[in-house]
Amino acid sequence: MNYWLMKTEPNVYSIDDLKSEGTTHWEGVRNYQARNFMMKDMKVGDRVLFYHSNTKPPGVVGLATVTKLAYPDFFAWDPESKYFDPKSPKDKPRWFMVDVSYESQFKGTIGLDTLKANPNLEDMLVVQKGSRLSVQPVTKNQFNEVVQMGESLNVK
DNA sequence: GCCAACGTTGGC
DNA sequence: GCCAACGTTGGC
Repeated sequence: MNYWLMKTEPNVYSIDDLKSEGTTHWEGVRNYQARNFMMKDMKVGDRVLFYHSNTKPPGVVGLATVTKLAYPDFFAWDPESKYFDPKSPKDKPRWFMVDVSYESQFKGTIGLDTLKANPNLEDMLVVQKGSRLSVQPVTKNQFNEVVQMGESLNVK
């Protein structure tokens, strides 16, 4: 099983949206590195740290699970969609997405500053300077560490 | 809203 | 294939 961190802007799609919806397509990834992680390494059952970016404070807000293997991102075929990309035709799709399902929500946000302050997470991609990948791998240890931090939030 | 960091595009 | 110009991400 693999572990991931997936970024989303909460004003576009938040953990609350996922909570009420249950499962969503993870559409709109338009970065090859992120796409390749989804296509090559993501498996059903993989665990996901759900991360809110471009908000105050940015950070991990809950957990999710991968529930469908990568398949073509059909939003790229819809001229009305903001994810429309004519370079990703139906017969030769360039962009892919997975399905992600709600697992749990923390009582608060584990802020990026809190992640950075934890020496156990110093190698985590998201705390590195200039890390813009919207889909990134995390190690099992990093994942468990963040889950623990989330649980300690719940106790407070 | 700014801007640094990073990715992509396209002319040559 | 280089690299300047441009676009995007995302913390601050």
